[in-house]
Amino acid sequence: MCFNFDMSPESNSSISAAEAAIRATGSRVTVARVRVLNALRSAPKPLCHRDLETLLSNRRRSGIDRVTLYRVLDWLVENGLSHRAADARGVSRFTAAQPHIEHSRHMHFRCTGCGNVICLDAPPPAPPKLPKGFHLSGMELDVRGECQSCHYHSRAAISSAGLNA
Amino acid sequence: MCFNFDMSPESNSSISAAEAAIRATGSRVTVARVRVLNALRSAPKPLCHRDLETLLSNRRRSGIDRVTLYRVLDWLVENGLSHRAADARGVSRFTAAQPHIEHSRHMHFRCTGCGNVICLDAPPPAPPKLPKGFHLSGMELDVRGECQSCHYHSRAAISSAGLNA
DNA sequence: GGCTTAATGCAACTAGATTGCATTAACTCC
DNA sequence: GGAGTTAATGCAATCTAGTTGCATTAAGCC
Repeated sequence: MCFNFDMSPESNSSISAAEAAIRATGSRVTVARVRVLNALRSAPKPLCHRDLETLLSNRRRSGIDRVTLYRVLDWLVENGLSHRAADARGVSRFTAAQPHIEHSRHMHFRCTGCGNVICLDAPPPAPPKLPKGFHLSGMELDVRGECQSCHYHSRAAISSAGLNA
Repeated sequence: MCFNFDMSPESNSSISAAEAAIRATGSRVTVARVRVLNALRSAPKPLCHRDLETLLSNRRRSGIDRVTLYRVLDWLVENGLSHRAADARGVSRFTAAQPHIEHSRHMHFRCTGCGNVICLDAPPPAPPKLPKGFHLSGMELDVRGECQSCHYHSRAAISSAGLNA
């Protein structure tokens, strides 16, 4: 289960920007790549595969095949157009690699109640010192807990259960 | 695929220590719980579900059911006898919550080559500042890359491929 | 417009993890 | 020590994320 959010339909301007970015890689510009990259660029938060599947099968448009979506996401990451981060449950979340929405430069908080992912105003921790000969390829910090609303509701549930007991 | 390591058979002294720890929770002391906790306490590194399944089905002893293992691990974590950490691939790794092997007090490095998990001599990063009303429940840092031996081998492979090309 | 082949869509599959339910075995009481 | 209660277990089925193989489609080139 991933989080949901309302999103305006893909706008033409960002579609063409996404198209240009894809064309710049030298690979083929396909409907699937453009739509996925556009969705990532329009999203206010990192999206998981499921989010994108739901998002892109919305409304009258025909959806993108699950496997194609996986492959497009892999391709975007490989070509530097997207970043991938896995949360503690191991689900990959993707963000567009745009300078103005640079999700890799700050941390994310995942609410265990509603599943929402919130951008934190803090840089990721410095990489630790590794033993000699070891090479760092990546680092992911998963910060989780309850957001304001979920914490409020779970506290309310606990106190009402306490009254009934 | 998880890493492998040789481990001596469960010793009687640690079995009874594990048993006491389980009894102290007030819940039932079962063979499965004792064996799993003992395996975690004897392990030099965090173990994944698969490691434990292999480990506990070894030799003449009858194995523990996959589902039971999942439930026992959940129970151990719930009761503070074990810690859970998921790597970037989403596989949960478990460690015994013992003062002398306190894996939650330092970070782990996961080799993407051989899958080994190595304890790093560094404390986990300080928790980030959260927005008002948010509550932190947990934090996991996944540090990955190549260990000395895998880095050596992958470099050797690259350079030999380069010579043949 | 035709050709080439990268990209797609479909079906099948794998691994980690979960759920439902009947059975087993810890623990309690006598 | 034996019977009763019910938590814990074992089994089958299921779910979710992700992958692989292969035939078909369509992007880009001539």
